Amino acid sequence: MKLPQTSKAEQTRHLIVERAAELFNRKGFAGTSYQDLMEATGVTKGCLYGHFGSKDELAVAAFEFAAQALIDRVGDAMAPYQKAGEKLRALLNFYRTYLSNPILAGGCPLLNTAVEADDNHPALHERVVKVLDRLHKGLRKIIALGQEQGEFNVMANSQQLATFFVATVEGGILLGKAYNSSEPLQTVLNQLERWLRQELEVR
Amino acid sequence: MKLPQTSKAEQTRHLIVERAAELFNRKGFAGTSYQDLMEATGVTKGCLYGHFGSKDELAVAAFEFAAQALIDRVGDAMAPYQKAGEKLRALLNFYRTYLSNPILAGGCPLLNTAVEADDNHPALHERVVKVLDRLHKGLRKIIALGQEQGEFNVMANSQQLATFFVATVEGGILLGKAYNSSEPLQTVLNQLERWLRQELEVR
DNA sequence: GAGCAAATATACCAATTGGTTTATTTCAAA
DNA sequence: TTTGAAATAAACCAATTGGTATATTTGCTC
Repeated sequence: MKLPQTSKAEQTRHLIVERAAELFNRKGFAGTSYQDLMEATGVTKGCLYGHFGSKDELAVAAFEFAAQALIDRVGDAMAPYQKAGEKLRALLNFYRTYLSNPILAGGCPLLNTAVEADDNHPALHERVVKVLDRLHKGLRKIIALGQEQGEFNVMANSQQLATFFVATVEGGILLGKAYNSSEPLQTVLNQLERWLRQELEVR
Repeated sequence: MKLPQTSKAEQTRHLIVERAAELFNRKGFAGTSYQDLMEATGVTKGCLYGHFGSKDELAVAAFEFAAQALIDRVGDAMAPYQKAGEKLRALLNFYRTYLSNPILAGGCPLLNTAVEADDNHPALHERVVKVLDRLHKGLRKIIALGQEQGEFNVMANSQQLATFFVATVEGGILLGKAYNSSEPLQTVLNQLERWLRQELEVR
């Protein structure tokens, strides 16, 4: 089985992953059937199994795609800025448009997958934790950077602030999704911003 | 069909709801089969359908049971206290033991059900919103009470603080579940408490 | 552009799904 | 204690599930 590095088959595979990511994100792992996947991709079951050995395998690939998309977009949002405070503000602003401009239909893949995976799907769960870690670590590093550069209060606990950030944002997304409104998320982000400002402010 | 108000059949129905609530909470709606339900309840399919006309109907009853259990326990936690500040602290403490002393196996039914329901299950989604509203309203009322009694800063926005509270707590629960540790939730609750203290403090 | 492997489609499978029908048991009122 | 209805169990159903085996088509390499 030679691997033609970038052609028809690869395109098909990519299309499958893309569409599957959206389906799994909307309907969940258990709620998505191969029938759904065939309809969404326009490809037959044989083709799906040709690319991925099982539903689990496909779900993992789909989640990793979604997670990478999230990470990329977060990165893009912060890239233009140098100072830690600016990066943090850019991140908050990224999430301000999260619901109206979603990365993937069905809400936050991290939130959705975490909820379904942690009791049922070890492979997915492991990936979710990895992505959460990556997000958390990224935040910690930005805060640490700000502290090193004298922009942030060195007394602030970057570890705890990063945890609070992630929890707050995911909770806000949950409420936004539940109420089908961007308002709760805005409310949450505004308060989070004030909290960060106060905790990170050099006194 | 006469309704014997409190006997064998009622007991069976209650058992079914109880066990179903746990199952749905752990495995989700789509992930729970009648086979699972039969095994968990020790009751046959005919009996399950005798009490609930469909899986949807059973899932709604199960969620309402879980939600009521949550509301009851939150109420119990705050009941001993009179002052708003004490009630709020009791609520925070209730959530501090949430993961080690869960209301239902599988995490927070509000979080779990919200995530699965909002794209797929209108009946459940509607109930989730109702419970979120109830929680939110309860918080608002406590804050308003504290303000009326001169305990809290009257400038604080009870609506927004309540939203922040719910989002933060649910996000903390999510992280706790993902990391299989109570630490993230503690970290989140500590910061939430400080935020509330500061916002509600009479200046 | 021929040929063949890789990719995709088709057809099939047993198991399980949510749900129904029918039989049997149980319970509670008389 | 009898009895009839309510509750539960058992047997059954078509449809769908995840997955496989096989046929067909496609597209890359020479």
